[in-house]
Amino acid sequence: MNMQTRTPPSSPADNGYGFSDRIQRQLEHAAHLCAGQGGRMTPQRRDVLGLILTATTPVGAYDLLEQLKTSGRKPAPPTVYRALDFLLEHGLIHRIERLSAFVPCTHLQQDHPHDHSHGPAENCLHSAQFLICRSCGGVTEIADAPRVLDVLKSICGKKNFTMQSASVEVEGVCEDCAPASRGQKGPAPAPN
Amino acid sequence: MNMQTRTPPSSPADNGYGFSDRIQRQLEHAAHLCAGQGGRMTPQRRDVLGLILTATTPVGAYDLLEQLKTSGRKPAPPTVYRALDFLLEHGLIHRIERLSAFVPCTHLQQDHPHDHSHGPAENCLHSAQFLICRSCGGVTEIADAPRVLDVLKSICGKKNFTMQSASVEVEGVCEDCAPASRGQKGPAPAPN
DNA sequence: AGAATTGATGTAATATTATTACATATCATT
DNA sequence: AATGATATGTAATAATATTACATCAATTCT
Ligand SMILES: [Zn+2]
Ligand SMILES: [Zn+2]
Ligand SMILES: [Zn+2]
Ligand SMILES: [Zn+2]
Repeated sequence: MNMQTRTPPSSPADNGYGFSDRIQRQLEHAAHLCAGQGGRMTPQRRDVLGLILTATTPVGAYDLLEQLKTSGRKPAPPTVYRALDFLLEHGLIHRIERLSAFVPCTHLQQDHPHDHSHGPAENCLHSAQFLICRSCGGVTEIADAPRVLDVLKSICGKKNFTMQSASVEVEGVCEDCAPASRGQKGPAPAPN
Repeated sequence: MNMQTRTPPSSPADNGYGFSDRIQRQLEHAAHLCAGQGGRMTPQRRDVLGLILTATTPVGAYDLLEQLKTSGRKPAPPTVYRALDFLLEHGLIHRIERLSAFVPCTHLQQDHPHDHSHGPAENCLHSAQFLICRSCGGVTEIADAPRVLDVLKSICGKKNFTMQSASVEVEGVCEDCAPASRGQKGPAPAPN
C-alpha cells in the first residue's frame, strides 16, 4: 500500500473523495483565504467544503455526515456542525434557512475570486441573497445585488436598527425550469 | 361537571387563556378574514393564533404545544403544526426561518386592518420582511417596504426567475436595545 | 332524516436537525 | 519536553417536524 504520507501544510492526504481539479483549486483558494484570517483549513473542514462545492444543490448536515462516513473516519454530528460553523464564520459557505442546508459562497466558484464586489468579511459573511428553484432545487447567490442591501440599510437607518446580518431568500422557478420558456432549455434534471 | 357543550359557530367556549379584549377583537377579525377565503377558524386554530398574538416575541411550535396542554385538551405536535399551516396559508402569521418560530402578521395587530398596503393574498402571504433584535428577541415586520420587493422583482425579472415567495430577515439590535442611544430608553427586558 | 362526502382532530410512532458535555488528540510556543 | 490553545472523538440528548392511520364533526345530497 503506497499511501504516500506527503502532507503539505494545508492540504493533507485525505482526498479519497476524488474532488475534481477545479474543486481542488477552489479548496486551495479557500485555504489561503482563511489562513489570511487566522483560520486553519483542517482535513475535516476541507472535506466538508469540498463536498459542498461538489454538490449541485444545497446539502444538509446529515447528508454530509453520510458522505463523510464513506471515507475511513466515522464522524458524528458535532464533527460536521463544527466544520460548518467554521466555514460559515469564514464566509466560505452560506446556510439556506428555508432548507436547513448549505451552499458554497459564490466567491469560491467564480474563476476570478479577486474582484468580488462583496468582501467576505463585510457584505458576504453575514449577508447574502438567494434564488431558490422549487423545481430543480438549484440555488443562485445574487452577488450583483448591493441594491437589496442598500434598501435594507436605509430602512434600518430610519428605524434606528443596527443591522448585523441579513438574509434574503426568494423561492420560485428558475429560468431553466420555467415550463413555457419558449427557448425550451428543458427543465433541469430533478434533484432526486 | 358542568361542561357546557354550547359551541357557537366560530368562537367556541375555549377561552381559558384569558385573551385580552384587544386580542379577542383581532381573533374575530381573523375569523372573518379566513371565512372570506373559505377557511374555518376552529377552536384549535383560534387558540394557536391567540397565543401567538399574545406573545411579545416569536413563539416556537413546542412552546405553543406546552401552552395548549394547560387547557383541558392534550394535543400532540400534529395539532399545532396543522394549525400553524392553516394560519400561514391564510396569511395570519409568518414563520421566522432563522428562529423556527412564528409571529402574527402585522395586519392583525394594527388597529385599522383595512388599508394595508399589502393584501394578505398577494404580497403578505408569501413574502415578508423582518427586523429581528438579538437583544430583546423582538421582531418587527417591515410593512412599509414595497421597495425591497420591487428590487427583488426586478432582479428576478432580469434572471427570468419566477418569484413565488420571498423572505427577508435582518438580524441586529433594535432601537430600544441600542446601548448608547443617547435617549436611554433602556434595553427592553430580555425575552428569557 | 339518513347516507355519503369532505374537512378537521386524535394518537402513536418516527424522522430530521442540532446541541451539550466531557474526554482525547493535535498544534504552536516556550 | 512542558505548556496552553485549538481541534476532534464520542455518547447522549434536545429541539423541531412529519407520517400514517383512526376517529370525529360539519356539509351536502338524496
Ligand atoms: Zn457569498
Ligand atoms: Zn430550476
Ligand atoms: Zn404580514
Ligand atoms: Zn431589542
